[in-house]
Amino acid sequence: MTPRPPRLPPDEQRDAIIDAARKLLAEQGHDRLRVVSVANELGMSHANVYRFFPSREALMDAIVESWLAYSRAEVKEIATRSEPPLNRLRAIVLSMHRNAKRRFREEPNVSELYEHLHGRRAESARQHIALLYGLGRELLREAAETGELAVKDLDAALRLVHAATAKFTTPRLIRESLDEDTMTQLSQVLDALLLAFRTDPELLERSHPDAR
Amino acid sequence: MTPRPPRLPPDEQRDAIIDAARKLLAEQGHDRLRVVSVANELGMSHANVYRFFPSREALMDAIVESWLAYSRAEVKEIATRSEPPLNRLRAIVLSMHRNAKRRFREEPNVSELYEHLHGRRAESARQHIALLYGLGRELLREAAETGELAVKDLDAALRLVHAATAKFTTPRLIRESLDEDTMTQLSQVLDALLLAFRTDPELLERSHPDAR
DNA sequence: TAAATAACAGAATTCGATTTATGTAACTTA
DNA sequence: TAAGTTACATAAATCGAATTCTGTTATTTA
Repeated sequence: MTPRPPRLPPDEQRDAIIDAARKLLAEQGHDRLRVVSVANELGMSHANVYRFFPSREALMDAIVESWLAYSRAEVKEIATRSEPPLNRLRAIVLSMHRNAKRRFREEPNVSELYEHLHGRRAESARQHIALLYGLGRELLREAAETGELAVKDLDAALRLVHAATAKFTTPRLIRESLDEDTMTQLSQVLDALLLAFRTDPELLERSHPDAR
Repeated sequence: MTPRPPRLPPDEQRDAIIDAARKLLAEQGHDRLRVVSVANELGMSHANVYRFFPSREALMDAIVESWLAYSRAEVKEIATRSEPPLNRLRAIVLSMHRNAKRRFREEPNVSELYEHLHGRRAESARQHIALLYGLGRELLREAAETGELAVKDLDAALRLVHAATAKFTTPRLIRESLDEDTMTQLSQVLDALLLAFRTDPELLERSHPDAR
């Protein structure tokens, strides 16, 4: 009998499972990741993993979730700086993109998992996007209060930022443009949008005839 | 023996093959499309199909190619209107998007094939995009000549339009937004970009520090 | 002699049998 | 009695054999 390792408190055990899963993920890719393998890695039965995660999908979601924490921290720091709100909004979008790109380079398998979950609208991805939207809404509100904006419909403005930056936030498109200078492109797209927000009060009023 | 149908001239036969393939494609999807089935449909041997198309891929490319002809015609018509060049540019991008969306609704299987070929950078898709780029370049040049533009680097401007409209030109993203009013969104994105092109001479001069 | 086919090799796909994995529930142990 | 395992049913992935398909070449037909 091998001596059993000391029992860990639940949270640490949960984290240990995530770490083991992350390690296997980095080696094998998400479609090769097996709950059984994660359990073996830790010397436990796979049934025990299910005491911490309701499903394999939930475990994968947790990996991505923990992995996005760093980006979230940076974004929140930017949000609280003492700069004009539109500058912070700009900095946040750029930061998200820079981090996404870095992750694609450094941890391609985790990035592919994120891409996969994003496509399936998993909780981690949904939450990640919701955070951005929330911060964006708040910053636009601040900007509107200080009179920086010519446009009135802040939700429409936010949707427009989202639409125009799809190339820089959609996992697959990020992956395809790793070699381009997308930071400059994104920066210029944001400049154009913010300029229009500041100077064209009619921008969001014109809706196109054949809407569909 | 069934009486053999009268022999067609080469071009018409080529078209007949494309039509038959298109019909099967609509029924079964591109991954189920078999060269043998197309030949059977026309009562010929599959080897004969290869007298007109060097490969299955080339046949699929030809389907998409013929299918894009309508959009191209409309775009070219817009390009020759007697309107300011930037208006025509705007109208062209909108027209492309409207047609793409309509096709996704009306012929989902052909659209999926286009999506597939687009991902593989096939000739039909490459050409389609090249056309847009060419027209865009020409229209920006005209606009620059009549002094409508504040920016100087026309290729950079074009790249920016391409980047900011990715959501409206990437097949998968179009498919995912069939229910949204993307015509209005696209229209507004273009307004913002063109406004910036017209009024901010520095827009394309600022490159972002960490380019990558 | 141009148009078409039959015949073929190698690639890709399908199919059914087998194995492996997921998720649950009953059971064991410290 | 909470932490963990064994045992199990169902779902999913894997594998090898058989089939079908692609693309080429030699042959036939009008």
